[in-house]
Amino acid sequence: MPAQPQPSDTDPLATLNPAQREAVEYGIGAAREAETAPLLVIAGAGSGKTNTLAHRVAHLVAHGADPRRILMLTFSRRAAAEMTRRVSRLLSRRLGLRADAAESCLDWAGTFHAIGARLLREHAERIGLAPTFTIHDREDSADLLNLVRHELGLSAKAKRFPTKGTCLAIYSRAVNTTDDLDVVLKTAFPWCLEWEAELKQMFGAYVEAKQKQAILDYDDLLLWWAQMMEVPELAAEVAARFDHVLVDEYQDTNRLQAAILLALRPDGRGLTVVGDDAQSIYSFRAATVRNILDFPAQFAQAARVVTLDRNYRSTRPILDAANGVIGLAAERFTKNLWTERESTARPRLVTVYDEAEQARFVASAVLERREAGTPLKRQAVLFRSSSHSAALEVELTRRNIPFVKFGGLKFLEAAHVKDLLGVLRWADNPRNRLAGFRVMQLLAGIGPATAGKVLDAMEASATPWLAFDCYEPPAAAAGEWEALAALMRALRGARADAGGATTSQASASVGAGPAEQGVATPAVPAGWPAEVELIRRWYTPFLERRFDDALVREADLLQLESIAATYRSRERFLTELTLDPPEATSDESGVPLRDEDYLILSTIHSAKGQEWEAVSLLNAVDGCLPSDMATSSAAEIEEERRLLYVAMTRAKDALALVIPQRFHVTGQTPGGDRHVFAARTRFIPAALLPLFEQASWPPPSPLSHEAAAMAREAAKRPVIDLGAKLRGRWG
DNA sequence: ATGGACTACTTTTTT
DNA sequence: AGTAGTCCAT
Repeated sequence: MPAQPQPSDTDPLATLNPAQREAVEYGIGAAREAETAPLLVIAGAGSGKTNTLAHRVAHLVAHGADPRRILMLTFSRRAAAEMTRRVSRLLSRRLGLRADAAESCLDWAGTFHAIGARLLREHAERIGLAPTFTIHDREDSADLLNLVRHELGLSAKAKRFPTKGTCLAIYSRAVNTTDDLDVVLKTAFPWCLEWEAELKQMFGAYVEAKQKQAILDYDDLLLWWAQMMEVPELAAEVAARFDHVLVDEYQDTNRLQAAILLALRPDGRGLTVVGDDAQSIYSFRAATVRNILDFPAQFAQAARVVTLDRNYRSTRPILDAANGVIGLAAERFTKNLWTERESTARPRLVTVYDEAEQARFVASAVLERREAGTPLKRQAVLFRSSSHSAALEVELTRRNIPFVKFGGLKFLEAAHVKDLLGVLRWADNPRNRLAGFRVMQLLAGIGPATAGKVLDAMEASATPWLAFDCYEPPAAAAGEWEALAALMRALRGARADAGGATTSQASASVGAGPAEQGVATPAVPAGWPAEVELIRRWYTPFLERRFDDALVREADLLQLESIAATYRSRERFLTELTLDPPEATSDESGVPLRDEDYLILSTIHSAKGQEWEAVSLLNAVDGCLPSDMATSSAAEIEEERRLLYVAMTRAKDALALVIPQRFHVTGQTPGGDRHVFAARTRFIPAALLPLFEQASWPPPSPLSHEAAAMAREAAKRPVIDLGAKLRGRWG
């Protein structure tokens, strides 16, 4: 790796302001070798944070650091990709490397979870972990937890037990805060306190089950990593792999992650963290602002703190409004941002009648702006919760406006996709009970009891697949069972415990589906990625049986197949897919969208770190923002306030907050769906209104003026209570 | 033991 | 709208 900084009349850091330059150069180069304390960069929204971090990495490399020994940890996959892209661009510019070469030597850039998974795989044998461990996503984890619960007999209770999702949330929080269960229950799940003993027992069994089946869930990736770092010998080994550690979005890390970092760089040397306490929005995932606040004092040499408070993104009126909102926060540590981008356009507060109008308004505004020269891609629509965009999605589809949605339900969480992956995972790891359980129950005549029995037999055997083959299925399931058995033989052919079947023509005998194939065919491994097609063909009849919309789902499976083909092996596919799934629901990996223009829809959480020329925020209404599920404690409300701040600071030139007056709530309350009248979010009280331009949509026209007058007249007349009359009939 | 019909209840945000 | 539970016919 050439390490000469280019002799330049063009200073590579010329574009940076003094604070950014300070953050980039700190501790680098002969003149600054004495600066060995860790570095904390407090970087406000739009202050060029990613750019600064990228420059710092490039600067390190330009001064001789080995890029393969630089660890870059980010919070989200998106941020990781963006960081890699920017650094490699800078590297290729400064060092004349080819961009793809630069990118490929930055191989330790990723999310905490992805890096953790990789380190754990590499050190697996040392810590008594099967290197082929499976990674469970949230749904898998919840399902396994549920399975464990039933096995413990915790289902039949007089009072209702928390749902699997809640149980997992409790468990996850306990792991990530490193708090005891009773503390977690008291602080975050008070309504589950009565189940403490049962939960404890269940979590114990869950942990045991995971270990037996060689399964790690998301939290385990951090937990095992942190545990590994507590063993001095292993910690030293891992720490010695890296010369520099840089962490982005530090305000969103939790205690476990902070512990990992400290163990990686105990004296803080070579450690850089970047964050902004005003943008901390992940405390529900046990992130704690304390991490960033306590960072400087954590080390023998107190960290150097550099603050970036010049905003390059937003116009002044947008920034003023955002500052106004965050200015009302109960507690704050960073200064207000400032900018030199003048404009006369204040952010808009647009009142519309209901959510349908909101959708129409946003669609029209988006199109208007495109006419005026802003492509769809540079515009975004943000919302608090994934479901808020439903009406808009319908409207956009109706008007043929292409969009990509981030956040919310993932492709991989759909039942049919899980079914197919279950087969693959089971073939890969016969001890994975959850996968086997799921797959076997697809067959008619096989329910939880039979599936459990088979799995028990497999577990007890040294050669699980042999035990599987020897199983006598109930008569009702015989035909489908044989097809499944043939499929599994074809899939596991290559594995050590398969008994070495090596003759020809595997696939043909399996594709026929349930109730057909009766003959055990000696199978050759189908190979990758052909085996995915094999599974899909086997699965199709079940798909038709299980779902009404089988056609749509079949398309998903075909897509999964083409995604699979982009991975080198089944193993890599399975291990990487959970941590790095296809991002959006209307999915980008399906290439056709790539070059097209499309609008971005995103949850606020997923929008973090991004920016667009024009941003619309849906449902800027109390009950949505703050979400009425997050108003039980002051801390939660404060986090919702920061969420609004994050949303507003995504906008460069134009910002509109939409307020539907009538708002539709689904389900939940007794009486089912209903409409409620909504009020402007409490985070924009009257005192802040001068910072916004208020409008309503559609703009009042003379005609609707008349209509409004009629409505007012109507409202004056007394209400005739027909309901009372009807009730009277029975009273 | 399975699977279908029926009822009661439910919390959002992401790796 | 989706999950978890019960009850019942097969």
